[in-house]
Amino acid sequence: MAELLKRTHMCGTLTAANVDEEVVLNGWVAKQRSLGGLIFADLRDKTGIVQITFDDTIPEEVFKLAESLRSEYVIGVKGIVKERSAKNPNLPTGEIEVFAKELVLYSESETPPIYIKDDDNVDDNLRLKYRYLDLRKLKMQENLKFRHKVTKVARDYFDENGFMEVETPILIKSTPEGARDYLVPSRVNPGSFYALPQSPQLFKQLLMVSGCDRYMQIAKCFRDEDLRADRQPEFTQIDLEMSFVDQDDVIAMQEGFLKRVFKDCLNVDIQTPFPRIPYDEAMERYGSDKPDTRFGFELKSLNEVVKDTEFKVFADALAGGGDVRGICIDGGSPKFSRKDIDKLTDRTKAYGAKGVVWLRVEEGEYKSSVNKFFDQDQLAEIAKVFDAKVGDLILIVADKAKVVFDSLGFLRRHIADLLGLLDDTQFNLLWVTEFPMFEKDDETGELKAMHHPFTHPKEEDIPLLDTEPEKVKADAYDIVLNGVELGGGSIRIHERDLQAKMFKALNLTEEECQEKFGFLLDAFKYGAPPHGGLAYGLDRLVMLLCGQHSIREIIAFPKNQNAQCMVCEAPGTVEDDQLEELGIALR
RNA sequence: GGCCUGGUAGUUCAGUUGGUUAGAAUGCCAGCCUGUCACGCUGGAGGUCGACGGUUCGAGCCCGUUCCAGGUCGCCA
Repeated sequence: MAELLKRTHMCGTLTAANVDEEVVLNGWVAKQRSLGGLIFADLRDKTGIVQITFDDTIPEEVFKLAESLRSEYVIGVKGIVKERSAKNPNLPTGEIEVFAKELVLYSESETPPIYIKDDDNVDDNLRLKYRYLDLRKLKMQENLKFRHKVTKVARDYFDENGFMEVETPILIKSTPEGARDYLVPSRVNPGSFYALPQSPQLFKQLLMVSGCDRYMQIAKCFRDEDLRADRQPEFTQIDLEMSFVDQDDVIAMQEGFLKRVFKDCLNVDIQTPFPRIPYDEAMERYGSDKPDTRFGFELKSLNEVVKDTEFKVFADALAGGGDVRGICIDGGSPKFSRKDIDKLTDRTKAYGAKGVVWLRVEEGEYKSSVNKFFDQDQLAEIAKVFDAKVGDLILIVADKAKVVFDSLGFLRRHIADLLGLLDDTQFNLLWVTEFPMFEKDDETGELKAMHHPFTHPKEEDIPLLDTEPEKVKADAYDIVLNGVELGGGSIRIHERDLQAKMFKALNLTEEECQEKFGFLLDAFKYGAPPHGGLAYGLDRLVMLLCGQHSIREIIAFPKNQNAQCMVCEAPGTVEDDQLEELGIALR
């Protein structure tokens, strides 16, 4: 093996203060530029790039070796730091360069299949296959460093506040609720399966029963569902639980944490307390339970204004118990052609909308797609709901409530994006509170828990559990940043009689409850403290702080859209012997 | 499972109405070059146009099937 030159400095850290020092650097050749009698090589490590210079004052064999350098060769260099005659203001180390005296080639590199350059634009699968090359990019190194910083701040902050990190098991019991489980066969117990946890929920509640008082964990979680830009089958939560607290205590603790993260990681001061918006209000105003409040375009109800209309689409929606709502795009009329609006309408079809009615406020006139059904006075009334002025564009959807909210919620954000109103450097944090306890299953029509069945109902709504459960609100809260759900949590039920009521409302028999959650219910027999907590999607948090638009950018080895690891090619087939041992037969 | 977008050189892309030997940039290789930093100059190599089938005198282009990738809806208590 070539002699190892013992490193004295990192490439990106050298400055004019190091001039005349002898340094030893190790790293990868980002670029070699030979001018004949003078050779430059950009040397890269995780801290950055510095220019190495080889001239004719060095031994011929060293110069020859420098001539042979190619991209991604791994080398060691000993040399003297000099102030540059030609400075490069685009490079952090551009004030200086290192005049090489010695050069060691540790390993050569084939021509890499992707460029190691921050602003490249390579096919995602290629990046994932050669992730170890992709991660050489300084931007990716920064992202990983940032992620490390966030988890370190989390551990420090929660440690300072009396939390203890406890590991919970990865091999647990499958429960059919919620997302699909990843299953792991048990060799020792043939025919039985473990599940990988979707979250440490039940175990962290057991820790509260254990008297642990305050728990935190950077926890890997697994869900076997389809992937998205912000969804991976294995992801990481910052998981938290506290005893003897109410909702305000949990929220205050988390606001302190987020304030600290923004300060320590981004040097951004965020104001606390964050706004709190009840779920119903979030839906009414933004058509979403994770509203992006960086821009306006709030939803308004037109039910009152159009209640006597003969326009069939509106009349049918209202007659069916649905809604007519709209948003007003300030100054949007000249920016969206008829064709643009058709395209937007098309996109809303994914959310179930059958159409979008538009209304343009023009000088002395209202133009709309429903001019046949509404006279100018009626259109003026609609415009008045939005305080619309000349140049504004109003978009209206009429359907059942869910479709209206989903469609307008999408349009609102999509149009803001098209208009360039989404500023990655602005951070609007808010709490969505007072979630409904239950939601109706579309297929069965049965009630199911919106959060999970251990969520505490709001104290004043408890009597409604027996009579009108669909009206019960929960002590549940989501933390939302710029339209992304960063995390969520709730106060949990610790009273056995209340838990029984909950299960009854969910139509679960005692046997079913015992089968599914018996160990938790048993634990609650022996003294459970009032408790509550929250879990953050760490990946999403880091993604937003880094200004990225996919969590793949901040996970070292993410899966592709088919949930495959392109690096190790998982999932893969296994030997027949392995299946035999597990007692598993494939169809 | 549905919808949208895409698949052409190592990489990123262009490719007109279906018509000669499929182009550009970059990367790669060779030579020249002492202040470059996206170095420059000269020359060169590099293609199963995702795959299969069809229409046609002729297909990168049209049709069908299929595979792959990304986004998205469903799904994600």
